[in-house]
Amino acid sequence: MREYYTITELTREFEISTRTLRFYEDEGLIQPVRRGRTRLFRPSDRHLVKQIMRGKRLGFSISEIREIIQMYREPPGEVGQLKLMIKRIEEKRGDLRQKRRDLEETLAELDQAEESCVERLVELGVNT
Amino acid sequence: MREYYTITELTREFEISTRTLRFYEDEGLIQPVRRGRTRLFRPSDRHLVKQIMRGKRLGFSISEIREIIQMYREPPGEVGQLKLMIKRIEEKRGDLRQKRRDLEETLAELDQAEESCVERLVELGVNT
DNA sequence: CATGGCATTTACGTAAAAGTCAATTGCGCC
DNA sequence: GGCGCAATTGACTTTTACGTAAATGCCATG
Repeated sequence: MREYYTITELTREFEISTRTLRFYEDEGLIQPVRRGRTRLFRPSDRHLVKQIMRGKRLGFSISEIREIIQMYREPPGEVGQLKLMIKRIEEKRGDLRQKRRDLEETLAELDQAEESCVERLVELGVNT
Repeated sequence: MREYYTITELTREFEISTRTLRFYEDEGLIQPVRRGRTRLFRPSDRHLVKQIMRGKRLGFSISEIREIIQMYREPPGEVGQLKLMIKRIEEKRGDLRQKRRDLEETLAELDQAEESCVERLVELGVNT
């Protein structure tokens, strides 16, 4: 496991710009350490970026991603906070389960669409 | 099955604004018929809206949704077009499978996070 | 027939999530 | 110590997906 990654290493790995990484820092999603003014990304920062990209692909907004990231952190010490956290996690899971249903339905419809196309090709006498 | 739906019926059903439905029409996603100037939404239009909302929840942009919707339509008659269509469908399915992986990973991490919270509650002697 | 309630069009506004550009600044190296 | 390159900051711009306001049409109801 590497000690640190530079900003450009991460931009290459995740195919995003430096602007984007700095934007995520401004938004409080990541807090790379500094040597002088230069950002140094630890493995944990890199992992956060991975989680952010996942969230993006799933259509979550920055603030939703921020919420999710907070859920991955150490559980709070106070009972009320803990219960609230659990409630929030449950809500997000509800979100995700809805997305899963949407996903399966869409995949099923695309399967159907593809089959229609293939059938049509067969009708036209094309060797598949 | 109803003949027609009014715009407000659909806004209530899908919890979106009239502005949004008109916007989708401008974008060519739906083409409700007219009585005078008033839009009448057929069951097929309603189904399209349902598919649009699904796409939105999955984080697809309007133009991606437009592409997906075109895939649901009648397969084209020409062989080249058909093959192209099949290729595009395959690409979208790749997208969706990636999203599914992202989804499962996120769900797994949320499960973990919730368990940590529950454990913490037990440590604190709270009856769950 | 005027009032209320939807509906429509046109036009401008806006928030989120970056992209782009310019002007530095620091660092490794010869 | 000068060069070149990567990194930084800050300001401005852009795109997407609608929101909002203003002016007006259409029609049923009292």
